[in-house]
Amino acid sequence: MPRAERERQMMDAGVRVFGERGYRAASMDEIAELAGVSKPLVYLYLNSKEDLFTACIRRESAALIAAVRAGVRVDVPADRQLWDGLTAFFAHTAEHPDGWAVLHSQARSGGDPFVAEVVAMREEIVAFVTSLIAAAAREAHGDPELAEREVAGLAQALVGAAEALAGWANGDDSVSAREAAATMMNFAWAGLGNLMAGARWSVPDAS
Amino acid sequence: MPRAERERQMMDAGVRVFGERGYRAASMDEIAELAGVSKPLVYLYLNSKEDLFTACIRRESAALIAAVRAGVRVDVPADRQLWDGLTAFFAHTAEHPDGWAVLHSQARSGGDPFVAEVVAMREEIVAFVTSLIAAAAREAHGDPELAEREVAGLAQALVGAAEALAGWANGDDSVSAREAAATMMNFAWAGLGNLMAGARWSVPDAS
Amino acid sequence: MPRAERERQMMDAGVRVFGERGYRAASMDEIAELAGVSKPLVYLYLNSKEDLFTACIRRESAALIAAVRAGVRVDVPADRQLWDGLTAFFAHTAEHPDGWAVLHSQARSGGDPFVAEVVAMREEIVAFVTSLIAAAAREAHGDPELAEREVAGLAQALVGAAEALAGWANGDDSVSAREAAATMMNFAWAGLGNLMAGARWSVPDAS
Amino acid sequence: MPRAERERQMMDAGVRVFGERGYRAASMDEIAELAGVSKPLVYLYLNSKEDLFTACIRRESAALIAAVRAGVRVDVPADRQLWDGLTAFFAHTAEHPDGWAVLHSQARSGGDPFVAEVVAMREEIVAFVTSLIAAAAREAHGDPELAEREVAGLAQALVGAAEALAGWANGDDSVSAREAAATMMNFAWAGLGNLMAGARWSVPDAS
DNA sequence: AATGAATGAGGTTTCATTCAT
DNA sequence: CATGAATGAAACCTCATTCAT
Repeated sequence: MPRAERERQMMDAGVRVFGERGYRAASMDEIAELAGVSKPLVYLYLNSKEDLFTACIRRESAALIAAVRAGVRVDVPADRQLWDGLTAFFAHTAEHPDGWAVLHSQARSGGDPFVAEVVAMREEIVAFVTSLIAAAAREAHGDPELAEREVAGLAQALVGAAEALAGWANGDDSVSAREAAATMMNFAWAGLGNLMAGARWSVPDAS
Repeated sequence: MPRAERERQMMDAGVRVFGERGYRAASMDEIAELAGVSKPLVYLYLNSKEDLFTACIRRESAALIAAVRAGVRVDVPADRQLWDGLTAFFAHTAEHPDGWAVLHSQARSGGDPFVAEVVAMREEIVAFVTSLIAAAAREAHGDPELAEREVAGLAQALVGAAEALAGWANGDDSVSAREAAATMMNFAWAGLGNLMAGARWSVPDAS
Repeated sequence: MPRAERERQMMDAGVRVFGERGYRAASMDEIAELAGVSKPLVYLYLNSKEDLFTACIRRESAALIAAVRAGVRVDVPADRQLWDGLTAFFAHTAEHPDGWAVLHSQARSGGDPFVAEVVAMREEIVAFVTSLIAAAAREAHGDPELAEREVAGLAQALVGAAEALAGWANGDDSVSAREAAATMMNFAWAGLGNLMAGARWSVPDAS
Repeated sequence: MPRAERERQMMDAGVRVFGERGYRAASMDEIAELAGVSKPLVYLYLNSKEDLFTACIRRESAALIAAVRAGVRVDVPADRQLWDGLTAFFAHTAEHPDGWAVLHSQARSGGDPFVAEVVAMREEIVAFVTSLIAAAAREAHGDPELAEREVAGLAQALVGAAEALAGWANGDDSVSAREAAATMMNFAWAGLGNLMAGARWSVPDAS
């Protein structure tokens, strides 16, 4: 069996076990057994537990981003792009729950080197969303009305909302990717539109 | 030294170490040392690593919810309640980063018994947000326009967005609690308002 | 509460816990709790786990020997003395199963100092049985026919048989002390009588 | 070194240390060191302290029973069979004092799972002795005169006497296996013979 | 007379990792 | 290419024992 194939099997097993147990609680024994190979082979190909986990994070990150990219066409309006991206995102996380668990829960609690990996991926998505918001603003007014810092916060919030909905939809499998995406668009897009139009919410009097 | 105070010290140390390292990577040795006591005393008072972690989760959950409740008055409009709750939330998480790390990152990746604890707390917050959205809808039209399931998704999204902004604001401490709350309100409230008014976003044509 | 009474309670608890769990597996915590006192008091009165166990062994040894002695009258024939002693022995072990467990199982596996204690007690019983056999031999022929070494072996065997029957009778409580004693007498006395009469079993031809 | 041989070494060490110290007082460190391997290897091959002890008990039980069986021929009179079995038994226990300590002292005080193991072995021996007594009764009268319950008690007593003599002979190594077996036969066989002939010992008058 | 508070030492077990073949 | 054999290090946890009050 060629090396690439073996490596894929090992990483499949890694994603599965890391996703279920977390980085520390996962054991190389279990991963090797699930991959159907001996432990020394795992070390020969993937070097160490840390490297294996990093490789898993990178592979799943790349797969998620590729899925979102593949779902989005650049020649359509910004809201359509966001809709397509969200749909692809929810569909992918639903189809790869272990990969999503690795990225969303496990990598984040695994300590420095892993957090950095996943932060990098998240920033790529945030940047994509940021560009969509900016594009939408341009489409609406020809000129960005929103301060850069404000857009950054909005993009973080939007991505966070999507992550939460992914967990919610995965936990209750009667929620489809389209339904989750629709909730997101209804939740976010109108607010964004108002913002772009210059409307701001302001603290009402408490008394 | 009386037992209650010692227990508090131990849990302080537990929150700190669990928050930084995660459940599995944290060692009882380090926690005991940080608390300034011997390991057997930790076991005598708190029983086991699992019980200690659970106790930490519960204490931090209760503190967070108490802080939010304390920030909200019930005799003000729904949007003001949401604003106050968000401000209190962001202020509390900024002041207790380890506690927030325990609740947000570590408890979620620690496996069944801990996930259940944190899910219970999150549901309490989601229920609060849900009630606010429903109240706002009543205030706006005297009649809830939104389906229950739709509200549930919106509340999940809103809470997720707030969680993401808490992490973002904590990472970059130039973002104040008020600023984060303002971002949330601008992001979420207008969208909710539109929804309540019956406006829906619909998939535009892709071509 | 007077000290003697407290000590008795502690030793009662000790016999119970040591009998059930063994010396190593017994914990001073459990003993103190069962005795209804605090641990430091146990140490104040009985010094150490080793001393406590030794005290338990001694008390139970003394009680067993006293019970056997109390059952035997010296002015009756040797077989009657043996019968009375056996009856008293089986009755006492049945009424004090924890004490018997301490003497028979636990003290023997606890290592040097405890083995010595129980060996001393056993030798007292063996000596009593030996004297009975010798007396019976004198009664029968006016002159001991049996070599001292031979008598020693017989006494060991008889005591071992009685110990085994005590365990057997205790495990199955439909066997009374009298029945066990009768079994012993039927098993042992006739053989002893034959021996005293000079009859010896000799190896038959195997072919 | 092949696994089977390593396992044998570990169990040799286990029998030695368990026999000397008892189950609880024995430490896996000492066993591993005596076996000349590291502790993790012991756990890899034998799973746990409990499993190791169980394995030792089973191996020594099997060895003892095999030794007795090998010493007995089935085509000879019952008393000859008993003599041969006793001789084999005393010879084996004298040659394997640690194994005998494990079976006789340590397994019995180790708590439920171990007691069950050794009780099973003892019952096999008791059954063998029981069958011999029954065979002897048939040889003597063509018809068993003894009640089943009575035979059971006699077999227990006989085995207990043999166990006691094994300890006695081991402690004083001038007593050979043949001598111990002769004592047993003289002690037991005549009594059994009388019983089969219908003679019973009855309580004499005490006055 | 009695105890709540505290610990040093040592136990079993697991795991990432390497070597010789 | 692949593995059976092996381990150093460290984790969780328990226990007999003491001290200050």
